[in-house]
Amino acid sequence: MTIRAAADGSALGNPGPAGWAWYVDDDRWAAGGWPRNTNNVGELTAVLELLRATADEDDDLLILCDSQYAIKACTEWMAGWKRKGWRKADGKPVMNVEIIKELDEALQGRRVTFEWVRGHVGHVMNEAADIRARTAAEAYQARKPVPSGPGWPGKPVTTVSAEAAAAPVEPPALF
Amino acid sequence: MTIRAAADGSALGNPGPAGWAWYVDDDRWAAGGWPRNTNNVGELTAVLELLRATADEDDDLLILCDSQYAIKACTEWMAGWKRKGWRKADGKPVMNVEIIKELDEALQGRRVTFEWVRGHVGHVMNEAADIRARTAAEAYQARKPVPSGPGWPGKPVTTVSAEAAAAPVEPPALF
RNA sequence: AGACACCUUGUCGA
DNA sequence: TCGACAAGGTGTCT
Repeated sequence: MTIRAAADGSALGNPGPAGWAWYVDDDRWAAGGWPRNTNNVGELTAVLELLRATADEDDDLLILCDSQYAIKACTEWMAGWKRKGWRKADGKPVMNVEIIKELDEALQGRRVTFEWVRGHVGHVMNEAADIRARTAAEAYQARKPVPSGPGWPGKPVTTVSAEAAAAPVEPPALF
Repeated sequence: MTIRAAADGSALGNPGPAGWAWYVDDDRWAAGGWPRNTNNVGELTAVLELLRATADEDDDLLILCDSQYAIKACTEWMAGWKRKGWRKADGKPVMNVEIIKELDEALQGRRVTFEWVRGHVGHVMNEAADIRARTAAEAYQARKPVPSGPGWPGKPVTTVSAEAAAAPVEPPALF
């Protein structure tokens, strides 16, 4: 079997309140975010969290993603960056290098395929991830609890989301 | 009086459909291009066409330009290239040497100053030249008539632009 | 190795 | 319509 999952990020104002999400089905998804971050960190983190959530599975993993930046970072550019000391073509340092190194590690030994899906064309799974990432960003913007999702069966939710979920919930207004 | 003018070039895809433009004010500007050329030929040609358009004027000429290549070709490198038989520092032939020789000739006896302006910072005259050069390149890409501009008062428009303007215009579809 | 310019692609938004 | 976040490349010179 192949696990088919969508990953997406969101950043209101970019940079601004930001979110990430991965989605397999309504029973298997996760989301999180930050008070302020970039769209691309959201995109990378969505992929990274998906890889970690499925790290114990034996199945192949197909990642649907609308960010060529995230896809090519993992599939095309990573090798060259490592070889050249995490420098890009113009000699300047690669951005978001910490997350990218974690992605490199998380990809080791995995059978992962990326499929680019164009954004905003009504792709069902991409939209499911998109709305959850945006909802997370909006929750951070409003300083409200973040719907972090069920996660993967038998796996604890991620650190970031767990912290957010553990945050005290605003009590309902009495009357 | 000093004539203050901006010169700029554009090349879609570089090399690709390309344009040049110079701009003094909305009543004095010109543009042209080619189906395929380089960004640097566009930059050089913009300066050359400006020099030719203003060749009969007695005023000083201040050329605003964002290309250090074009500026230094005219002000720093030209003398050494001539002396060494149009060879670069590495001994190889200077590129675009025909245009550069025409620039050398057009600069003889002129009081010309170049001022470098950084691109994309909202400099008004640079942007006016930039948009006209890009519009010319886009016209060549779309095989549509090129807006060649009014030119300099009393001066015929340049050869390239005149040819483009003389090209048969697509007649409106008669339904 | 450096500089300037020209772009190409995708996303995130206002 | 506009900008930010990210990457890739070519055109040219010193």
